[in-house]
Amino acid sequence: MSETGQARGKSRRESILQAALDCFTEHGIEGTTIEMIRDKSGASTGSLYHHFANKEDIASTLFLDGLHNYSEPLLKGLAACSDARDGIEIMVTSYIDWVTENPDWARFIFSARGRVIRGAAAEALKDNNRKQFMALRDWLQPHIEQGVLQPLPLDLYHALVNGPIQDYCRAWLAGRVRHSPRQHARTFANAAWRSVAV
Amino acid sequence: MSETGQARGKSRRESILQAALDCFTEHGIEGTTIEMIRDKSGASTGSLYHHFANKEDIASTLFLDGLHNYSEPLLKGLAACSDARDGIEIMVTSYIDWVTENPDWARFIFSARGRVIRGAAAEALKDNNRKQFMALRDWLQPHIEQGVLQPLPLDLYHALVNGPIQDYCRAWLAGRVRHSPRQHARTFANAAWRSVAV
DNA sequence: TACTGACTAGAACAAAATTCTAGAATGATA
DNA sequence: TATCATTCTAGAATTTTGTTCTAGTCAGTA
Repeated sequence: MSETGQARGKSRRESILQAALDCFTEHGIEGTTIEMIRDKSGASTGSLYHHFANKEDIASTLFLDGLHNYSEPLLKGLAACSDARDGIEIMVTSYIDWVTENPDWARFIFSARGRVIRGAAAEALKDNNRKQFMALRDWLQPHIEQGVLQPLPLDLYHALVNGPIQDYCRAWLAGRVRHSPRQHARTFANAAWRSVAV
Repeated sequence: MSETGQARGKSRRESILQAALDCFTEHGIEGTTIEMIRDKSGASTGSLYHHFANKEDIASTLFLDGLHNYSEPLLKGLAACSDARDGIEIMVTSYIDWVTENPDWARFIFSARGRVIRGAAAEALKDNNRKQFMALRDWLQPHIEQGVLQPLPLDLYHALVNGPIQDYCRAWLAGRVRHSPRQHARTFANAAWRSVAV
């Protein structure tokens, strides 16, 4: 019996993903080799390529998992909220909470975003985007109709509310700013509100 | 005499950069091989490695060139402007102008950002950031002292003013939104102003 | 003309990614 | 418990990609 044979099936897959995430955050995606992931996870080359098609596949799996982990609590929080001002606040804080609680994931997401994604992962990504898009639209609609929020295109809402936090969080994760995004949560929420409220 | 020997010196270097930019925007940085760049530019492997240390070097050269092309007009415009509201407007429009006039470059910058940058390029990048940082600080200071703009940390200014445009432009370049950022320039400028004005 | 240094070509080499083959662990079935 | 199909693992073999090396060519110049 092999020594590492213990970690079979799902757990082996998980260990590969975890090792890959560690390597990616430390050396960047391009900077990590399959060998690094293999050695760090304790898997063999064959095992690795049994679970994933290639390095790209590992990266996009992680990317989608990360996005999903972020958007789930956001959508849940939004669905449970009927006040416009509170909703904007939830969008801001749930983003900031996720980044500050999962800095490794967030760092990875920022670095992986913008890469060309192909195949099944691209479809899954579109799906994820569409789901988030529709949830946001459904939540906004009544507030816009009631004249509480401005009738802007949806993408503009995303830009105005998420844009500033994204930019600041990216800088924070890169170590370029001193204060945690949490300390500015109120500022961001206020700015977002002033941008989109009637 | 060799057939491609015509393109020597500076022009050969330029042709390599142009070919690389084309390949990078089409296939992503990871997706393009040295071979692609070599063939597209008409250079030989040796020539390519004479002008650049490696693929990374080509990418960071393009990255820095792109950043420089963007920040130069911005800083110039800002320096020539004394009104607070106009300055915010310039920040917004000069970003949007650059993206819409240089979509290939912008696409590349977005995809290359977040990658690990090492060595001399990292220093040059820091330098560029520092220069932009200081210019922004010098421009803001008097307006803050006069009580026209809020006394926020500099990074927050960047996030509030640039964040939304960045997010929207990224979506536009990816073909995810219909309207050009230009059509929303006023909205972005207004939102930015409301975010940072006293 | 002969010399210099920047530049180029393409073969040789090294490193990394991916495939392949043989076999071990696991769980279902008789 | 024996056997069988399936999933999974190991590591060697192969392919692809990146980088270096060597022998030059070319343009300018003394």
